[in-house]
Formats: sequence, C-alpha cells, structure tokens
Amino acid sequence: MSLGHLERDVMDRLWASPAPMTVRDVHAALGEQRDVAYTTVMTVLQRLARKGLASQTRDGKAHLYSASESREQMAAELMMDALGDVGGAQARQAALLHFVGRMSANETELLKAALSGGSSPERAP
Amino acid sequence: MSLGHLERDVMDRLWASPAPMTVRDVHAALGEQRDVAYTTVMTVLQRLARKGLASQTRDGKAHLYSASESREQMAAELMMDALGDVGGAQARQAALLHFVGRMSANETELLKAALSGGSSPERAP
DNA sequence: GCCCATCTACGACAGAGTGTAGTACGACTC
DNA sequence: GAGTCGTACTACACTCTGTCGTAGATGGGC
Repeated sequence: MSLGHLERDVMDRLWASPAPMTVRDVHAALGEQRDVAYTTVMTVLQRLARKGLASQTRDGKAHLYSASESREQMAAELMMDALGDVGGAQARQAALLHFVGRMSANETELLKAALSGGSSPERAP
Repeated sequence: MSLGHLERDVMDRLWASPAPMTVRDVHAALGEQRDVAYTTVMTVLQRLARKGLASQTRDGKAHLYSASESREQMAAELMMDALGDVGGAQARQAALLHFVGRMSANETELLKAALSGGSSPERAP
C-alpha cells in the first residue's frame, strides 16, 4: 500500500493527533504548510478510509477520522510485507542479514532489546 | 519503489536466472505462465533498467538484462525504508517491537542468528 | 419558518505509472 | 536481396493520485 505525498501528509496529521479529527481539523493542520482546498482534504480522507488506513466515525453532522493503526504498526507491517515477498527460509535469513547489515549500531541495539522481549509493543510510546 | 504485477514477474525471472538474460529469454520464461508480446517484455525490461532495478549491458546486437540487486537486498532496502519513515528512536524501537512481534518463532531465531553476526550476507545463498 | 454556515456526496479532470502492443529500422544469415 | 532477429519509438487504455467544483442535507440563529 503505497501512499501519495498528500496522503502521507494527511496520515501524519492523523498520527500526530491524540484525538480523532474532523476534515476541518486536518485541513487547518495542513494549511500551515500546504494550501489545499477543503474538499481535497475530504477526498483524501475518504480514500484513506476506503483503503482501511483511517477509520471514519460519524459525529453528528461531521465525520471524525483517526488512523486505524499507529505509524509504528504500519511500518512493521510494511517490513513484514517486504520480508514476505522473499522466498524460502534461506532467502529470508539472507534478507535479514542484509537488513541488520544496513542498520546503525544504535538500531541494532534497539533490535536486540526488542528480541530479548523487553517491553511489549503495546506499552511502547 | 512499487512494482506492478508484470514488472514483479519479470524481476522474478531475472532473480531466478544465474546468468544475464536477453529479452527473448525472459519472454520465453514468462511464456510458460503468461501470454505477453515480446515487445511488452522489452518495454518492461527497459523500464526496470531506467528505474535502476535491472542493469542493461550490450551483447553484440542484443541487450542482456540482470537484476541490479538480489531479491534479498531489495527486501532489506524496502524494510529499511519502512523503518526510516518512522520518526525518532523511541518510535523506531516501537516499530521494531511490532516487527518482531509479528514474526514467527522460526524467523525470530533467524533474526537472532543474523544479529549475532553469524555469516555475512554476501556468503548467504 | 427561513436563511446562512457547515458538511458530505458525487463528479470531473489532469498527470504519472503500468500493461499491452504495433510499426519502423538496422544488422545478420542464406 | 529477402527473411529473421533485435532494438527504438510511439501509442493507447486503465488505475491511482492530486486537485477541486457543485449540489444537496442539516442544524442554529433571527
């Protein structure tokens, strides 16, 4: 699931907000950097909802949008997708070797900590 | 860098072949499952080369195509891209936690082995 | 009750990417 | 010289994305 620039920007706003947002909220938040029409934001939010990336709930007259998954969950999903495209176990091992080979020492430490089952993802910020 | 279905199929043939392939080779290999025109395969190979996913070298009259990167390298790159889109260190940690949380026990073992620096990716199959 | 502001629904259009292929043209074979 | 093989160039339909405009519903204030 690849996102366009505007779609990505909109998802960033949804992820950044602790509470669900109306179209107006997102439009206002985007307005600080982008100059897009209200209806454009609405269309993008509807498309994101149709893709399952955002959830849409009715709140009286307006719709409230929020990200269906956290940014971290979505990243993990994309990572699994990339890994899943590789063939068998040996190829996966090779892909993982390349993966850790590209990571910085810092990230390697983070990964080791994750593997040792330190904290559950749910409690991570 | 997202691939279409046919592009993906063509890359699969390139990855599966130990030697560089001509358009005819790829066309023949695809022909077992897909019925596409020779020129279609040529166009796709040219596009893959333009994207940097395949390398094109002249061999007399014909062109030889091969994958620029192994499937495993490309997967690792995509994984790093997904991880890179996440913000700071804490978010990366959270994403990695989600990532290992989704992996099977088998894959977790593979990843641990990769982290302990067993073998280098270059020597992996 | 009526009007205005606010929302959503639906449609539209351009530009890029992808799948698909035809035609034209050079080079090699016989 | 004609057929074969290969590339280059071009084209067209479809989908996705960015971008809105217009029309219709709805609720609040006068």
